[in-house]
Amino acid sequence: MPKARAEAVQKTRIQARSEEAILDAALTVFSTYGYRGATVDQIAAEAGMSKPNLLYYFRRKEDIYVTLLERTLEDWLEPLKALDPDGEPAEELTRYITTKLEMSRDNPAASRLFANEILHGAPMIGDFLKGPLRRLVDDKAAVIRQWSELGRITAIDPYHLIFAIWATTQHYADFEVQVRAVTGKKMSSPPRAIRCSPS
Amino acid sequence: MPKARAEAVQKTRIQARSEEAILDAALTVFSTYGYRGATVDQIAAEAGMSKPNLLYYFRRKEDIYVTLLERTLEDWLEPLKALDPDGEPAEELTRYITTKLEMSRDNPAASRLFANEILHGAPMIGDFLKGPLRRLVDDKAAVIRQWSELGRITAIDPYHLIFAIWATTQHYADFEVQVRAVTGKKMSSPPRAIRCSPS
DNA sequence: TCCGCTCTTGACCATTTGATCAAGAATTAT
DNA sequence: ATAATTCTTGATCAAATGGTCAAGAGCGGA
Repeated sequence: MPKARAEAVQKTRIQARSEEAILDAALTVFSTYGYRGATVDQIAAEAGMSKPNLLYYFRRKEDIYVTLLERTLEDWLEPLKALDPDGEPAEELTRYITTKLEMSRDNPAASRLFANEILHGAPMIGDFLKGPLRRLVDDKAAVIRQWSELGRITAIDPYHLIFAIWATTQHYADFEVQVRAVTGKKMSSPPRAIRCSPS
Repeated sequence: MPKARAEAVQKTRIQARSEEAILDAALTVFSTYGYRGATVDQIAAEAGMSKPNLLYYFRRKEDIYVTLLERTLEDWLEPLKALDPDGEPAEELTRYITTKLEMSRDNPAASRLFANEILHGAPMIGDFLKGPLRRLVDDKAAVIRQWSELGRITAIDPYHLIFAIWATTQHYADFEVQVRAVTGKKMSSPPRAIRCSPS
């Protein structure tokens, strides 16, 4: 057993490479089949190693999953964090929406990974949702409400606005097969951001 | 083995009751744990019968799942079918959005069942998406485009409008735990429909 | 070079789980 | 009533799957 994991000492080149390969493979497999549907064998095969070898780096299937989620959670919140209270509302919201849409387009697997986790009741990241995520959303909702009260944007419930943005942007990643089936092809042009006209 | 299944003869009272109980239980279990995550034992327990007894009515786990999906698919499309080309656009769209929202609120389990199926690539209802669903959407998209061209509503891509409606309405069912975690409680008031101002 | 540590894997184990079967209980038709 | 049919379940099976182990291969520092 490598010291690295237990004592957080420096990692071997091989360790770094293997863990990366495993997490890459895990993202592909978990996002496609869900936590329960994915098998360790599948992930190992996708990562190009034997199952015992994979389990040498991550003792349990759950460890891979949790590590994967944690690794991506922070990135996922970055765009919302960047919403600037002192910026121009329309500009800020447009940038947020655009960034989210690009992330869904460029990394649909990550989007589906989260979608699946939440759809199943967020058994692993429930605390994260109720803690850090909630605080962040409360914070940014206050910003949007402020904008509303100052008449800089249409009066709108900030939480529902955020939900609407999440829903629409992630839809193209999470329900890609449906979008593809209905349109007959992969969406080339992302939808224009929903425009909020002054009330 | 009952003749009913093979020969589509009239069903026994017991058959009807049992199948109903199974499908009810299956909706609960499948929508919570997904197809792979749900076990036949769980469904049988939830339906109040033994596993072999359940398998007497549905030979395979997959049969329960498919039957369940088929049973709900039609209902799910009803609101979109009702979109009337000759009606008042704002009224028609509002009614459609409201109905979808109510369905998500009243039957979140069904919403999650579909979400899970599609998230995982629609292995069972792929043909339905590419066939009946696509035709219906094409049809109604044409209606919306017509409204656009006549200047009765803002110029907007009909497909993306439909996707936006699907995404936002289902969001409250599919991602309920997230909504709950962020707002700290169950949403009491559904969001107001997105208003499209004339361009 | 040589020794210790890391890495890798075939074989194996225990549990879960979808599915079967035979035998008995309940129901229905005559 | 009684025979035929339908319904129900305990016991059981085979496959899949998460996880272990021991033994060997590979690598790096002295």
